[in-house]
Amino acid sequence: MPELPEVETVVRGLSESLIGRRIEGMWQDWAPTIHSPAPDEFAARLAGQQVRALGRRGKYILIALEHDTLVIHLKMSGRLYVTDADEEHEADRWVHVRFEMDGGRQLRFSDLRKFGRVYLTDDVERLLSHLGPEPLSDDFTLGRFRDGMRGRKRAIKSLLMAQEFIAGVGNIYADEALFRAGIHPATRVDLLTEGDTAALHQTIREALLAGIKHEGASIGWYRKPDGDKGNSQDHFYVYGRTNLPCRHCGTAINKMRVAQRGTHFCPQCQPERV
DNA sequence: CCAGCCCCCTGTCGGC
DNA sequence: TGCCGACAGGGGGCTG
Repeated sequence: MPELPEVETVVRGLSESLIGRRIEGMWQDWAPTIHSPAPDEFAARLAGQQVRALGRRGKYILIALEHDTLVIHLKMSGRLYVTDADEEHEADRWVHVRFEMDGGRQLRFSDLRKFGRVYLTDDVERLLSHLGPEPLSDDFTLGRFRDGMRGRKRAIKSLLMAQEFIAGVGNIYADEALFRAGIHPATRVDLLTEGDTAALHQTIREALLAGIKHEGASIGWYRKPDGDKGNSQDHFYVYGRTNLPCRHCGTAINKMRVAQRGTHFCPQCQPERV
């Protein structure tokens, strides 16, 4: 599921119900989900800490506690929601971690494919030091974007999805940003013009902001914490629109593989470069 | 440096 | 209808 817009939507949806709550304990039934520290230490350190704030870095959810930060990555199929302790939920079948809170409330982490991970750390900066700039912050300057591309020869789409280059862009919003900039996804980075680079720097942010505005894309399992679907998918130009007419020129959208990922583009609006 | 392939999992969908 | 492979929004790791 979740790229930056979906993660941002989850953070916004959880904030009100979590801030000020005290975590009393945790339960898990799939140890690999607990990345670090080991489950026993994780539970012991977590217990008693109050939630101070919620945030996001790239695709990571940050739940700031009194002494640590609870960090959650949803990977492909993770979902988070808050319920009463005895309340049933449609996604409970795949719940692998429950955080028990005061007031009889629970934060549940449901994850069908079990790729998601939780971390507890007192040094978030170090844990996430591998991430590139936040594309919606002032750190993401055109200069830094251009510098990161210098000397590279890989396909631009694969670079957009590299988290050490830009944090938060995944398969969907890479395709959408490239369409908006009129750049073929397989274009080698060293063939991009100054104009391409400037356009892409802009359209990455536009595509992500559109995703946030529409509260994320519900294609498969993704739901907002309140259980509702996001609507971002209804506004895609290319992702998931194979053989449908391009919204700009009417040409059928094509699908190909770039960096082992399904990649959607308009052959007319995003011509191949040589 | 990078393409290509493997892995981690479970569910769904299309073709035969 | 049933089976089987391909594929799915992520990311880590290995080889050549």
